[in-house]
Amino acid sequence: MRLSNYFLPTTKENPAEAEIVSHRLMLRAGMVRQLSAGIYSWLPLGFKVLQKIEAIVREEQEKAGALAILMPTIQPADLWRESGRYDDYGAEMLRIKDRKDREMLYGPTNEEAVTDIFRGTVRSYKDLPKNLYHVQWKFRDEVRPRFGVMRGREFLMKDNYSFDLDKEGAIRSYNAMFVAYLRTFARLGLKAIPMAADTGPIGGDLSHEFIVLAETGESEVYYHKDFEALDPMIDVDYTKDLQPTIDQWTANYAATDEKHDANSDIDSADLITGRGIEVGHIFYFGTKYSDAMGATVQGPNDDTIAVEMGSYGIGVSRLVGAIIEASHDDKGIVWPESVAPFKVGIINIRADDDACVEAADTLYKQMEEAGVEALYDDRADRAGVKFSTMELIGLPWFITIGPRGVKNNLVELVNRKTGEKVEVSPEEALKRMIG
RNA sequence: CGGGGAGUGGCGCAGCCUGGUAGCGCACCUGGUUUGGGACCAGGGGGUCGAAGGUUCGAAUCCUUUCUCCCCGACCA
Repeated sequence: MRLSNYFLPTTKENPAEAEIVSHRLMLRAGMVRQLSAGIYSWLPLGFKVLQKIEAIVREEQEKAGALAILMPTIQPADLWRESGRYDDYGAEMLRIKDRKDREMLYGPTNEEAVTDIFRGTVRSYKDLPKNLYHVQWKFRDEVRPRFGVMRGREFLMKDNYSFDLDKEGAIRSYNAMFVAYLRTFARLGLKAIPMAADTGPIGGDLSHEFIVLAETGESEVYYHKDFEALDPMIDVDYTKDLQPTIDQWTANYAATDEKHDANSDIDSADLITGRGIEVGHIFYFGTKYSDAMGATVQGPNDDTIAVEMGSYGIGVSRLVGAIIEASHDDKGIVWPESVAPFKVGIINIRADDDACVEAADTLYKQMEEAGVEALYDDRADRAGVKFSTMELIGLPWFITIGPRGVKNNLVELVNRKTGEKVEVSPEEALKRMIG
């Protein structure tokens, strides 16, 4: 993409309303624009990152056996009356009426909707287990939206729902999602620690939240140092029993500040105190909804069995902020390669120099042909402006092309994260970006 | 929901106390000079000062009402 054709409204100054670093950087890098409290438009750069995160989340869901569907954002109130949550959910649920005065709502989550799909379609225990996921916009009318997309009112969430015949099956489904989440966050370049959690309004008796470690995180967390040694990028076979892996990941102490037990028997030498952001939450809640809503299957002995359910959520839009919180420096964002909006930036330092323009144009064209996502700063601005822009938007690599190097067929390849610079030929730079 | 703060060109702010019809920096447009870390000079465009009502000869400024946004706390992907 040529920057002259792109839409990248960056700013030099910090917007007054943005307090935390990810919010500031997202606004400054032209990723999002606020429309109302907790409601954001996604501009090209931000949307690209959002889609990359979503793609990784989807890939890991599919690997774990979840099937993609898409449920509506608007749901009828009556459905929520069946589960009893229409009254329980409170003011956080956005309630609306249609033209016929029917009570509707903008979905804050989808247990009811998915249970309705299930009960209307699945009759036999032979069709179990099933695990359905979607990535959909949610609305929760938070009392106090803040931190940009980290706590928006409208937000993009991957949520899925498992249906099993019995508790053993449900726990297998739960474990699969547990591992899928570890892998997902690892692929996003994050260190996420699963912590035993309250089940809250969703209900149930087995639940973990996944907390991403970030110095600027919202809540204080306490965890055993052995978590640092565990590799979340588990080479998993979902047909096998995952319980040993789960046991390994839940053996050590980990708690958020509200659940932290200062008197726990963990050796203080092993306890690490850090800060974190909740990016995922998984629940097993048994037959709470299947009982209330009549989601049953016929069992092998002609009996009617309420299905065992679990639900699993990842805050996709929140992850954009969380990744920035976990990965930035004083110059701007430092994207992990897996979610970077472009892999490499190409800076032509002298847009008025024919040799530089030709070298930059050629390299850019070769990148495009090789399928390397490159953002080519072909603007007429001075070098400093271009460096600052690249550093702000945080592409993993950038290549500078200027008159000094062009004479000797050299370009400068810079690693955003380490700051390491090497002078190489354009061919070598291209090769490294492909590799 | 309790407590605090703020609304003035796209962004950051001053002006308000002490009413006289809006200013600065950045950004933007035109021309020129520049060009390896956010250039310089000259010229220019853009704001009914959140909204409504009131006081006054006159309101960004004073009064009333209202809306919105932000921050801290209790709750949530």
